[in-house]
Amino acid sequence: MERMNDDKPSPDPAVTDGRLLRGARSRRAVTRHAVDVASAEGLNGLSLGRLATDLELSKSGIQTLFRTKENLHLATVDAARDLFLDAVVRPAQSTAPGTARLRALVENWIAYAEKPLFTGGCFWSANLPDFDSRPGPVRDALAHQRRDWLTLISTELRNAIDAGEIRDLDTDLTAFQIDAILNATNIALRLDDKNATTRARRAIEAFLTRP
Amino acid sequence: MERMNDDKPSPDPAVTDGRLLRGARSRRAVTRHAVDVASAEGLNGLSLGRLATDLELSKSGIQTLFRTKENLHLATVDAARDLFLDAVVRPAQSTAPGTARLRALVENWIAYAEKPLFTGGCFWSANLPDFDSRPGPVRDALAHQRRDWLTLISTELRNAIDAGEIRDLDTDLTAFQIDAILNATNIALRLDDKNATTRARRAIEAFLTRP
DNA sequence: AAACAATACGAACGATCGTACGTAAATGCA
DNA sequence: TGCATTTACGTACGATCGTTCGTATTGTTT
Repeated sequence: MERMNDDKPSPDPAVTDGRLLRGARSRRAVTRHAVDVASAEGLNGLSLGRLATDLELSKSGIQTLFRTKENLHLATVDAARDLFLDAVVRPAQSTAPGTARLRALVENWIAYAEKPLFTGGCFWSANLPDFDSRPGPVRDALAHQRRDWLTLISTELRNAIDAGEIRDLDTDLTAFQIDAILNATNIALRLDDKNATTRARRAIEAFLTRP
Repeated sequence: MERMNDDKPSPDPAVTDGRLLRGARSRRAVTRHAVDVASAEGLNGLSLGRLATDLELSKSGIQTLFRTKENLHLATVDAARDLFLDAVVRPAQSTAPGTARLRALVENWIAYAEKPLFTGGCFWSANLPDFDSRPGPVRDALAHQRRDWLTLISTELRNAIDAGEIRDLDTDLTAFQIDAILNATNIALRLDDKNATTRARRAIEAFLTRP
């Protein structure tokens, strides 16, 4: 049986239009490299010319794709979030809620900062300190992503409490502390601190085991 | 009675030579402002021209004082440490070792990040993420200062343990956690998080009270 | 007194930045 | 088949960057 309103084929132009597809592909290639650069040298270390020479494109070609530098920043921030979700968050969603999922998140995060997914380590540890004093849409986007991350941890902590896996603690406060430990671990890793990961595991594990 | 070897009047030229005194004064004025700029926009946000217009000096005049940009960075890093020691560490040295001094350090630090002493908040929270992936003397200096700060906290924790004020905990691990909380609090303050300071106090106080 | 040292300025350099504009090629739509 | 849209490139503009050089001023030393 056909759909009732088949007068609405409405094929999404973003999926069918070859021009838009090509543009999206190009943008993805640029932002993927931009995330690497920004994780190491900050979003301000990005420049159209720098990206152009790195990717062997023309400076004005890149400018056509993003029009302005702030748009490039925002696109890079979005790309970082997507990659982070793929590498850290989504793989953990297959585990059980509560401490199991929290441990998966932490392990994925440590791997994400240690391997690292981005050449300069954690994208937010590198760029939030840069933009937290700089009002504008970039700061807003980074702050929003941070908020989402903290909420994610807080929610899993609540799941763990409800399941009786851990003691009844302040989920927001603990999420804040776990995030603080992870960020500090990222810096320690960048400074070649050998004990960084084991220290992070020990500190966080203290929250995930009953007293 | 006179000193044995009074053939060594050796007046320090840096104290008596008017030219060097003038230079030191000028350098201090520049670095004081440079710390403010760097705390808000990072050391890379510094530029000779920017500092010159801000302080109504000539660009080449500033360059005469520091010769190279890296020297300016290093001088700024040194100035930040001096101001931090005066504002946070030294006032706490008059309190008793152990938890009392730790609480004084934390309170001074919170005030330092909240008021703030530097317009952009904590200098190291802003610049360590920028330079941790960038080998060179600036990174080394920042890393060394971070190490000193962690050692300071760790030492006071040991004093508190020896005095029986707190339980026997891993001082390095706890110092790492306290520092992590403070850095995260600095970001939260920059993002206008109202609960930042009380949350920091609660989290840290958990380490300073017996279980 | 003359010789030297340190600070300060002005001018100029090559380089890179973000952006604007014109043009060409490819693609979709009428 | 025309016409609009999107991507891509080349060029050029004004601004700012770090650095070099020459010069004047002030202070110290001999």
